[in-house]
Amino acid sequence: MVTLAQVARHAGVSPSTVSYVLSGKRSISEATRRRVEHSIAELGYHPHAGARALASNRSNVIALMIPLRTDMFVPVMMEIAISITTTARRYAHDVLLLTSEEGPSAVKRVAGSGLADAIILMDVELDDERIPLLRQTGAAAALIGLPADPSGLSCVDLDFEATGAVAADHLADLGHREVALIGAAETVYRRHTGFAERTLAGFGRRAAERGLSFLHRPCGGSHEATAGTLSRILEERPGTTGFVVQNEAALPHLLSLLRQVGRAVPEDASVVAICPDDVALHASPQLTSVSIPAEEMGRRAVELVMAQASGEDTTGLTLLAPTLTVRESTGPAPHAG
Amino acid sequence: MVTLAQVARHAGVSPSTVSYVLSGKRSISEATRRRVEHSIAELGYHPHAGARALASNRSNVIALMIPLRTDMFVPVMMEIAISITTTARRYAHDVLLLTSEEGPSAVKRVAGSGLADAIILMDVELDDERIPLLRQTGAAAALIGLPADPSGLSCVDLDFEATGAVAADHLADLGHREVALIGAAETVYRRHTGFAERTLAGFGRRAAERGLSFLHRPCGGSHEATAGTLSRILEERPGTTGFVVQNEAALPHLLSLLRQVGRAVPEDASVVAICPDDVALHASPQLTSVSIPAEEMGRRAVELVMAQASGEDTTGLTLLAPTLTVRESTGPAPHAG
DNA sequence: CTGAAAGCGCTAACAG
DNA sequence: CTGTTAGCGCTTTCAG
Repeated sequence: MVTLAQVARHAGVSPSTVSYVLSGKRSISEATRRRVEHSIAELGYHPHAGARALASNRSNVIALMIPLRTDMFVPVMMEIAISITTTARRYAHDVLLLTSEEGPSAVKRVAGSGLADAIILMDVELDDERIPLLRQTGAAAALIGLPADPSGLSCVDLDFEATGAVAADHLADLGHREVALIGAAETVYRRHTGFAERTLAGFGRRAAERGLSFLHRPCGGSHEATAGTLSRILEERPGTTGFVVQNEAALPHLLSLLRQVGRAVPEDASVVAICPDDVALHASPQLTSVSIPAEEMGRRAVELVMAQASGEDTTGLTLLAPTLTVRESTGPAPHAG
Repeated sequence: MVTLAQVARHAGVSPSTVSYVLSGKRSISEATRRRVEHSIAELGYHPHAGARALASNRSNVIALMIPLRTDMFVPVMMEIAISITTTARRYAHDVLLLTSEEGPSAVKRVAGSGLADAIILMDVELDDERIPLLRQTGAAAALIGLPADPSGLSCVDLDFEATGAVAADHLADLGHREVALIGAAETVYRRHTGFAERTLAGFGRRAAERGLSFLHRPCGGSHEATAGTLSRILEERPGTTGFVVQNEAALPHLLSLLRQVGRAVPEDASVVAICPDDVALHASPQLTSVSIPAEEMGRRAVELVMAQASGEDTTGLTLLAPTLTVRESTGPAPHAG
């Protein structure tokens, strides 16, 4: 193992000088810096992470807690995790992966052992067990998702109200007058509160502003549930031509059901999905959708904890603006027959 | 921060005694141990990871390098990563997540900085850039997947030869006489060598042993490519009733194409997929498949590096036995018309 | 069975 | 602009 002391000897300077060349915490003459950097390269020196953490009281590690239960769409989780890792590297940090299998106590372990300087929680639940521990340890932290009580916490999430509004706008712009929001399953409403309700609120308000008449129906993920939901909507409002769907599982069923009942997409009915781009692209027809900005969520979370490290107060919600991508599943409203 | 010294004072023993209670490296009287453990609990002590790493020269961390390019099926990658993390915890280790974005030099950085005691590489390529560095640093390591030259390395992978054989056996048992292997795309054959060829070898040998006549065709993932492949197979061998498919992307297309040409699955044609269970379960009909044993791959990889840590030589291939799950896509061969 | 004490490699005052 | 040095908290000889 090459040590800093060896580098110092090789370069003919003191250990502290090498340390300062590395950290940039004081000015070094050009000549000295070059000599040191040369020695570092020649010896293949890498600072010992543990020693550094011990002396500086900072580990340069961010802990990332992912849920075991994998009901968030897995590729999205993965994309967030990758985004967090690559962003962390830009701040010279590494990422420690924790699963919730260890339980909420992992928060205490990581905070208490100096393993990580900050914690990012993914897939935060309404009433997340980890949050009290987080508050108690006072660790730097960012949450992806919104808990019931986000006071004093730094949270990142998609702006679901704006998402609902954007979807309503798109359908209104295309001339649709009667629209329906096919929502998440009941179970999702219970656990993950907030996101479904927020979408509905934004959708409802904008639909009203644009003079649309609209319906909202929660929906299970199975074929049967989707069929039931759709037929009830069409019975109640046969003139419905625009659908907003916030339910990945129901999406393929809905598409085949619409075809089955003779409503071609997008000629007779338009569908706006709220889902990851993957899903939208793999459906047929490809879906006009508001995507989940996974990359940005991960990046923002890292930026939040890094800002905290430099003393900033980042408390509050970071709500990301939705972007709607027009694909093949939406088109002008059919002329009233 | 609670330190070991504070625990020692609180318990009325020396620091070394506390250390030995923690490590179990020498015998401690029952009374002392109890006092120390009580103090630890009461003070909420957690050993400082960096200090421990510095003093012991072991970080208790395993580095996991995942590919950025995400052509392995993402949920499988995720499942492996989770399996690695939970298994690591059983050995009191944590997992550091590295993406290949940093490049192969991440191997050097991690090995050189004492950040991790061992490295697990996922989605290893035939001629992986990281492998020379791994050999050079001599770090403890395990690979998931097989490189071209695995000599001196510890590798874990599904036994694809046995996989091919199992698939052939299943079709033979059901009375099929003419079968076809629809393989991966050409590009996959190039990069990921080994796995496709190994499947083919196993399939071909067993098919021959069982007296089946068989065909092998690589296949792109698009609808068009799949259609072309299928029609050429049926032209050349109209009597083909059994298909083995090692190509996730082609799977849905193949199923709808078979329906289209009037071959009902499983009445007229049987399909065995080689794919993650997810994919098999979401197809309709649900697919008889040989699954990718993600959980076991992750677990084995951790076990390999932990064994290396205790001085064992684990060099060699760990090939996991395939398991075939019968679902709805295979059935008895139709009687010859 | 238990203590005392010497570092592990680095950072950050404190000096100059 | 550079050097000296006292720890950071833990492990592990060496003594007893």
